[in-house]
Amino acid sequence: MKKKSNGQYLENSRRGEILVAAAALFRAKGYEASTIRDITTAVGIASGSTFCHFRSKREILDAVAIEGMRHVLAGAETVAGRQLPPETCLKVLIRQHIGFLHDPPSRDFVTVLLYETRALSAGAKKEVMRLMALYEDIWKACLQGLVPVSNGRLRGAVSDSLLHRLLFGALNWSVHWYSPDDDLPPEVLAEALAELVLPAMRGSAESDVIGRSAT
Amino acid sequence: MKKKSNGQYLENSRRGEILVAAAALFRAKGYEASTIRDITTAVGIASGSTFCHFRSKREILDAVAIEGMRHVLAGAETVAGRQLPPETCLKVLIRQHIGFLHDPPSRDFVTVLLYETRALSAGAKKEVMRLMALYEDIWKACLQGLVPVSNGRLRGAVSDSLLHRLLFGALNWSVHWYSPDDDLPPEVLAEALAELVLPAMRGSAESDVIGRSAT
DNA sequence: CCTACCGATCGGTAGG
DNA sequence: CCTACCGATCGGTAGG
Repeated sequence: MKKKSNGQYLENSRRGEILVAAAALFRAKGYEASTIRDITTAVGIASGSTFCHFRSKREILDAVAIEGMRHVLAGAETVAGRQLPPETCLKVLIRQHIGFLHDPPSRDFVTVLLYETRALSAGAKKEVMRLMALYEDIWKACLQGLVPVSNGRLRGAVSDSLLHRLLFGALNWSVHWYSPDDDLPPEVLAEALAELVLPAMRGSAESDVIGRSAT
Repeated sequence: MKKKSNGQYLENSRRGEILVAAAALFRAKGYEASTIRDITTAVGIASGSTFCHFRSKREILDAVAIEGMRHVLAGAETVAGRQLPPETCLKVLIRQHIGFLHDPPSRDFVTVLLYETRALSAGAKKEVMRLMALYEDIWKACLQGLVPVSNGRLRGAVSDSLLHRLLFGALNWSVHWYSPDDDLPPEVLAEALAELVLPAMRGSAESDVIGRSAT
């Protein structure tokens, strides 16, 4: 409950206010191009006051990314707990992911965590990757449910792992073009993406499995 | 001919050497985090010498992005000129795009142009967008050919414009996970992506068209 | 194309 | 949490 309503409980603390302002700036201008002074001006405090709450600028980025990823994972775990039929599950996960990417305040946190991973500290990167792997597991479980017989193999050529990556890319790229206000509604975008994927897995899995890298 | 062999003719001039080194650094560390001194150290000249060839750091980024986008467009125009049947055309475009993203030296230029658009000057951004629209036109022509009757509408719900965006995202996101050396071969990745898309458009277009934003 | 250098701005600190 | 400040580094320039 605390983790889900990200923006609200964050804004109750000064630390949270800084995170919210930083996430918005990092999303708009990028981490490197955003300065401590940008952030503190947005919050309304002196620049030096930042370091009562964070040891460095990087630590703010780390917190934004981890907080964002926790929010995403919590949402997906809720969906997984509902035990939906696979097709519905996929549509709901897609719809939810679009919301994470485009609805404030999560979009600031999620866009930053997706596009500023490079700048994270080693520790934070590891933690974000760990949470992201759990998120991916939920998607893969759902995708595997679409073709029950498939143990990791989907229609013809595409493994569930590869399919997840392609879907993830199609979704995450939408931050570069999609605007919920004057574009098609999120539900419709989600539906379109599901319609693209589902027909591809209704055939029988005849050929060899492609895309399962030896791990 | 001059434009196609990007890396080679670029490296014949000092200006070209700077562009190649800058593209590699911008890709690895990001534009903001890369310094003039990083670039000139890589080239082997003094930092001030940069400004014999470029008026500013931003102008280097502009040149990298425009050069990269010209290369991409030239490649796609060659494919379009071959008048391939639609399915083959799609597969070739996908395969070629993967090459742009992952084969040196174009990958440095292309990754930068995709992920540092924000930092471009207004003029360069406009030019890159213009070229990108031409690139998109080639894809859309190919996609429309897949369902000849479809005038802009594909299977069920997805417009060719939306489908292009989703495909583009699935491809471009691969820079975050794909490694041509120890992952599946590029041909196989291209094949998998084509197999994902093609089944979705073999059905008849029965329902309304979704994703055609009013322009 | 180099040497020598500058003004601005950055992340971060000391002391209260 | 603020004031006052610092050392480092940045993009860029002057003069040759």
